[in-house]
Amino acid sequence: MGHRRMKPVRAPRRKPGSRVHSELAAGIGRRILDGTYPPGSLLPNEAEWGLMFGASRTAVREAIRTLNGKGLLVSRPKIGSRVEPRERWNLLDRDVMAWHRAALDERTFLLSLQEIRRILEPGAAVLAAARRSPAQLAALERAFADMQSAEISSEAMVEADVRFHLALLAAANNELLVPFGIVIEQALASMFAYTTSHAVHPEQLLPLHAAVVRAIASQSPEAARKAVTALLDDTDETLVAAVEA
Amino acid sequence: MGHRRMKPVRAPRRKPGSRVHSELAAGIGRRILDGTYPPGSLLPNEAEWGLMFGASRTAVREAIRTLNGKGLLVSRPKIGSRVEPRERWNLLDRDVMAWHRAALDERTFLLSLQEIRRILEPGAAVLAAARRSPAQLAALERAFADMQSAEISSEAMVEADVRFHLALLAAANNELLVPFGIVIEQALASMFAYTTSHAVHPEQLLPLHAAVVRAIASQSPEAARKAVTALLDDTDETLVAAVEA
DNA sequence: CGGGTTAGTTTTGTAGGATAAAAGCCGGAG
DNA sequence: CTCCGGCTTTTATCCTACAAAACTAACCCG
Repeated sequence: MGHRRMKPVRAPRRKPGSRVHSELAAGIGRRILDGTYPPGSLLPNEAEWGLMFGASRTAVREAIRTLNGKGLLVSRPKIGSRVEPRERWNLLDRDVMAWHRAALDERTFLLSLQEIRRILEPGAAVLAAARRSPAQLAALERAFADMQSAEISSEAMVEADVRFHLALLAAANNELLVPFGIVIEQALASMFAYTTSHAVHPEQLLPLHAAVVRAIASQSPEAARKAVTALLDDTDETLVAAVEA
Repeated sequence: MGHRRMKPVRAPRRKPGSRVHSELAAGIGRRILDGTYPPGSLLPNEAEWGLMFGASRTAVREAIRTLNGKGLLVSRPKIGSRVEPRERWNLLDRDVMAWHRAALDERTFLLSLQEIRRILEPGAAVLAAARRSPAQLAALERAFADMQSAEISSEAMVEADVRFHLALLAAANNELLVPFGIVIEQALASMFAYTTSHAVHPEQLLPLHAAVVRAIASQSPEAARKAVTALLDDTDETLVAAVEA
């Protein structure tokens, strides 16, 4: 048969973040996250934003609607848009977290993140060992295999590593664990690009992951907990070294 | 003293959820969460939604912008709005979670939630015992005092209880733990309204909380972990009983 | 003089229309 | 058969107008 033509792949396809309302949402969002407009304060009105960004009121309104949905603002007629108290912000939202990190100390953030992993992942491993389905185990093994075949500290390695940890959380069969994990691993992925080349014991990465796979495969909760903890200890070392550098 | 007239208190002040675009966002959001429009499927276009809900295209667009920000959709010219794969949904978002729960089995959800607490809170207690500031301890004690003075299974009790657990997480001094906790406790609060009257050991509620306060006050990480675990064991009992009923 | 009501004003909310830009579709030229 | 250009659908942006909310202040009336 003829080699049916692949998709054109004229891949420029700039991401949907380049839209005017997205720019506005990001611009306003960042100003809130960095404290330019603190909680309780009143934002410029829609017309003023329009002038500032050279955009129409419609675009401004759509941006504000986005921020509204993320819990950063509430708007009321005649009052305007007021910044919500911090505890109502959806800090776990992808965009909000990105704006937050842009305005924040990187090291503190990463250490906080790793601390959460140390709490969450061993517990998830225990559940996963007890409850993983064969398909979930297969997904974990697949991620591990991809790590084995990827070059050290390549992008493919980071991707497979993230997928590995997500597969672990998914195997715990807890509906809420996966969303939590997505938040964490996504944030970690963006920083691995930074620290992946600084691994203290790069040769131990695969054996440590292999131990996790074995424990989950043999359905041994305690072994799984220990294997994941060892893995996190190693990541800790790398992180601490990277942060101090 | 003259009873100075209180604020007019014409308190109807219906929440901002009653706006047209919010109704639309909820209507469309629910249809996505309940599977009417599964991931990958194409939604009706903006004009059609407008007809369905009797709203203008402007309102529809603002609703879609909200859902866009929550990761449920992506929109492209000429294509329309396509439902994103589930792993991109912000399931930890207040609204998304509400729409989700409306379409979901309540029991599974609550058990998942409690399982997460069992993983997260003991770890947080350890950190809190080691790092809590005097002010954070004071906040914890205040919440506990409010629990003591509240009537059993009253609304005030639930509120103080939630505040207690959030104070505990805040005392861990981890930036990310608080957002996680807010998600969890908020969801729990809405269900406590259901189960608060079914407490198996209502008389143990205060002593169990008191033990946590003591451990955090004396900065004993292991004692804190044990106290929180005991507290969660008790909640488990109540939950299991409520679910089976 | 006091108190409540009403008119006015500002800002968001909703509506509706007009263009622009994206991207798939199809037909025609070579 | 391939590539290119025009057609078409749908979102993206802009604009204008009016409605509704909520604060301000003036005003009426006892």
